[in-house]
Amino acid sequence: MARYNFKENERKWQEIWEDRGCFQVSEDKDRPKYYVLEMFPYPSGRIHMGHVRNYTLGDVVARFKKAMGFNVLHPMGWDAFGLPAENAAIENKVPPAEWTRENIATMRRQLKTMGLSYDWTRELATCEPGYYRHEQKMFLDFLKNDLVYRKESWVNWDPVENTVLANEQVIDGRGWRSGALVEKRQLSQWFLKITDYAQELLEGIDQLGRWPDRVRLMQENWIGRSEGAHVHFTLDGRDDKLEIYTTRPDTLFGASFCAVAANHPLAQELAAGNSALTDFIAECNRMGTSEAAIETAEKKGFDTGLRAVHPFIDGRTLPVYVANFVLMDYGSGAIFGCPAHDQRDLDFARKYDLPVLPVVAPKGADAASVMIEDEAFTDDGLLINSDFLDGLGVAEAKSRVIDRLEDMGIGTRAVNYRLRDWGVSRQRYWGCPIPIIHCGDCGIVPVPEQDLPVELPAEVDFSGAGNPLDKHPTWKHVDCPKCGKPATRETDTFDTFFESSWYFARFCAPQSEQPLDRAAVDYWLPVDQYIGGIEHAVLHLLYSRFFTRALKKCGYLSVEEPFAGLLTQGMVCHQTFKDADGKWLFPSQVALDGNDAKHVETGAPVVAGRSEKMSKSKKNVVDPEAIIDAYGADTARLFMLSDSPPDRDLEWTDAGVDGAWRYLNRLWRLVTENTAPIAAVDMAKPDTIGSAAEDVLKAVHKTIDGVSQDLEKFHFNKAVARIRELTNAVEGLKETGPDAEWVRRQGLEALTLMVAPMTPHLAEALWHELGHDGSLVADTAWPTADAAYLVDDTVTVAV
RNA sequence: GCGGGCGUGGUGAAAUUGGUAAACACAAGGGACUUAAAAUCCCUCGGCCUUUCGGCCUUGUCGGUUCAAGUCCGACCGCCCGCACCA
Repeated sequence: MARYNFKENERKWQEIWEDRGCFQVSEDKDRPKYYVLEMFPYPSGRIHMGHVRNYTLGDVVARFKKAMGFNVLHPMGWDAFGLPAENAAIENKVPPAEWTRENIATMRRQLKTMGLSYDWTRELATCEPGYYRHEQKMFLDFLKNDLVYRKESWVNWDPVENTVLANEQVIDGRGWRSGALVEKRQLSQWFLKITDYAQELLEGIDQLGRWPDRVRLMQENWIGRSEGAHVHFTLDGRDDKLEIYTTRPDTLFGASFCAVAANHPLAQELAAGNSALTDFIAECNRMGTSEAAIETAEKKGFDTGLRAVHPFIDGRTLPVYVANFVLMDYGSGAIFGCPAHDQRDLDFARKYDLPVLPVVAPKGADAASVMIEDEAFTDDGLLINSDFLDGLGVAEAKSRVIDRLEDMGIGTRAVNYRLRDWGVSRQRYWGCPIPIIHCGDCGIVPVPEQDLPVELPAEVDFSGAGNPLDKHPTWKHVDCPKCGKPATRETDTFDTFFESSWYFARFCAPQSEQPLDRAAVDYWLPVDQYIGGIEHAVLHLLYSRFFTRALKKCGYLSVEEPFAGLLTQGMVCHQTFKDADGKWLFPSQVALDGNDAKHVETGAPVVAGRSEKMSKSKKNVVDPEAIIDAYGADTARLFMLSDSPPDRDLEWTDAGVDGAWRYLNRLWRLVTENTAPIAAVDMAKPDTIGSAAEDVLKAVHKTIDGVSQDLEKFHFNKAVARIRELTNAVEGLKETGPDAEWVRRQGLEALTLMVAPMTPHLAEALWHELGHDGSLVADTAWPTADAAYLVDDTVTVAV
């Protein structure tokens, strides 16, 4: 029985696409553009199934849109800076650049076997000076446009590795690699003013109609807008005031203390002559930031002895504490505590025996009977014990009290955001050098544009701790561009999220001498459809949204939102296996027989565990290259699309792969075994069509209609199901005669064109078998459904 | 704690705005072909009752709205995800 030769065909059609430059594009004002982009990979070494899923999804969209007549930009590149390259350098003594470039070569070769419709002429790697020099220029522009500043800030410091760690790299209060307890340290860092755009970024979310609600909500929460008031408390016996931030100014009459953060200037000042307070502040700074540490940490405070004067109650003063639960970088780093209506304040008040006065009563409750025990009352209610606020609801009381504070000149309405400015300095070698020179006389001096790029030195020493750039014998020593005296380069590099914040724009004109080619970005941006993992829901996707606005401010482009549509794909999962000693086993080491799992070689019993995201550590991985080798790219692609919707997790099973492979062969046989009698490409439509054939013809057009809609909505699994149904229908058409043959041909051509976005190599082979010698499916328009065949003769009505 | 999502056969799933639940597959069982196997093809495949015809039940649980509920509303149970001392 004829089998589809995937090896020969996949190679053949990939070469033809490449030779003809099928997927190379340029700006074309006469055609609608469509920019589809998958999140570019970090070149870790080899592609994994997550990549296969991501790029398959993108390729289906790209090929479908191309067939629909769009001018499709579909590029690929490499997010090439990052920590693993440095680890490899330390472990294997390979320079990061070399390691990275080798990985890129391997992964490019692997990706090319997938038959993806990329315009490879646009490929870029962020670790190349040709890319990051533009990033350095952008940073200088950000500096000019007041989007960057340098400040001392508290960072996660790993004392063993001598470097800053990102929050994500701190796991349960310890360095993710060294396991050392992470300390808080103050360090001079570069920051991008993302908070300037907090409101814009928040409002922009509403425009992102083609983003998943989940991601929009996560960004909204991350930005974390809150409305409240700043209140200035007079400090008894001092001239300065204590500014606090509150979202509950309505509860001011229930205030029983004030508290400031350990790093609040007031605390620092008072600690100068007070060793007990100094010790307390140190203790606060040592406190872990992990979830567990925060959950179990007791609310602790240190009475400074200062007393704050209550703004409304004559003669009432409030003790001012330094407290471990007050954060310096939110609001003003100081609060007033109203124990009756805030749980933390209540815990604190119970510990230090402070008054608990209820000022909000549940609606309908008798004011005199309101008692606070262990739980603060935080719901809406009516104000009590609050002078001019008594009887008001919470919302109205807030407004009324702020009006009064403003009249008195001691408070203002205020909006606060949880979002912090983006610290971009990293004490790392394998990143983009920050183009700054530190001069003893001139201070901070930007590297002049004509001196860009500041290139990373190739020869570096990775032995010992700390940043190799800092230890390099010559690299950092330069003359000050301003005064000419000996000075030093900034040895920090950018956070690697910097590169991924603008690569989508660089793809529009990757060879341009300018960072961005204005005509190209104006034509292609925004990205019409972006596809990637949900893990970037906040960081990368928020940074990119900010970056785009910053680039607009600097005159580089005119859009504000980089990604008009977003599809977040689910994870690729696989069952896990362990041997009797509890060691993880690769699926390829396990033989399954029903529910019985055994080791392939030893026959020893194997414990089958739950299905989880494929990960190297649990060994539940299947190598894409092995699958492509054994079944071909089309099989892998079809399987990825068949059973699960793209945003849901996908369970990788051998049986499912077999099923996809069987389908390809079925379609191959259906076409090749039918081509002889229906080979004429220009066969004319017969005048009469028998009823069996007509049913199939209707199915053809209904399928075209349904699949088109499914692909438009990314319901790939449904599209596959429809295509299989039509395959069954065409296969079931046993009639002969010109009408049946004509309909059969309609069916086979439609099937060929409709499977093309999913299994493009097979589609080209089928197209060729059907007699289309001169044309490629890749250049052929999507079939159109004839409305005449979409209506049923009978309609079923349920009563 | 706060916010969000999900729950349908043995499995992945489908069911357009409320309108024949389980399409399309996977797995399983049976059969055909074969010396045998692979491949392929055919049949069965949510549960209960029934020889057949057919009947009754079934979308986590309980209740509600409706001529009609997997879908809408309320409560509960379970699982998953995000954020978290944010004043």
